[in-house]
Amino acid sequence: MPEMPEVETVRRTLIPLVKGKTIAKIIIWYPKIIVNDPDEFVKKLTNKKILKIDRYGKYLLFRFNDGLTMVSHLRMEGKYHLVTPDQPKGKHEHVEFVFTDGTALRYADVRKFGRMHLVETGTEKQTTGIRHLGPEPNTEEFSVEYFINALSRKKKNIKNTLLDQTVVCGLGNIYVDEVLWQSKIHPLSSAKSIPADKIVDLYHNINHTITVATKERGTTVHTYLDANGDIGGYQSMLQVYGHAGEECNNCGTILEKIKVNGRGTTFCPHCQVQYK
DNA sequence: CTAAGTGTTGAAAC
DNA sequence: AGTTTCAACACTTA
Repeated sequence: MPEMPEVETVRRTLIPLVKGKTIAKIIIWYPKIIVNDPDEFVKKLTNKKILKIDRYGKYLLFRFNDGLTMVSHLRMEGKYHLVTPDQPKGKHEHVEFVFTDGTALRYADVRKFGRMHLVETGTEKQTTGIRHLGPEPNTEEFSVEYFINALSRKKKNIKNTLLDQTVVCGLGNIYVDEVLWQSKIHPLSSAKSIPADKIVDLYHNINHTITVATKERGTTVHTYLDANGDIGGYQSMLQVYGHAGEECNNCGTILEKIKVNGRGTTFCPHCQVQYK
């Protein structure tokens, strides 16, 4: 589900719902969501106040007083929403943070892949997952020189390379298919064989697509919703993802769908050049 | 009944 | 020894 634009939208919609609130009680219905010992997790966060919410890549960072940070990853289908604690527990709700003001934040996740990890603020970049993340799009660290250099060392295909969060973080299956179509690069192209000028195109398309998709509040194609329960807007702008069997908006050729390293991949066999 | 689905990870394989 | 691949995670929907 959520790739960087969706996670950023969740962050923005979550802030007005929970910022400044103090946790009175935590109920964990499905303990595997919690990376820490659940008892310790509850004990440490009880009576703590949410100061702000940051984000790195697809990770949400809930900042609490007393030097605590809760690292939260939604994986495929994780969602946060505000309730009153008397509302009956939904089938797929796994964790509840009850606040002292009488509201509660619930975490729902049909596939139970999401994780919450409580760490000391400042050490979050050493946690599994965040430790090896590459730069985010639209940052100084993600320079075109860096990107050309990084791709030149990769022996795998470009689709898999862009999904590799250690190269650039924040892209997922939807936006990778979109930026490769925009850049006219075949998903099975060898990353290191793509000419530099095409990598520059790809670089700009990554930055631009993340910017526009974030402005549109993300993409809802399966079940993604923000913290208010609202859908995104970028799905209407998708050119290839979910459009297999339809005509390419650039050349009219029928878009094909294949598997690339286990992930469904839609592309135009005419426009998108395969570099070997 | 089978396959596919927005993501990551640890271990196996290269 | 670093890099790449792949099954596994858990559940719903087509």
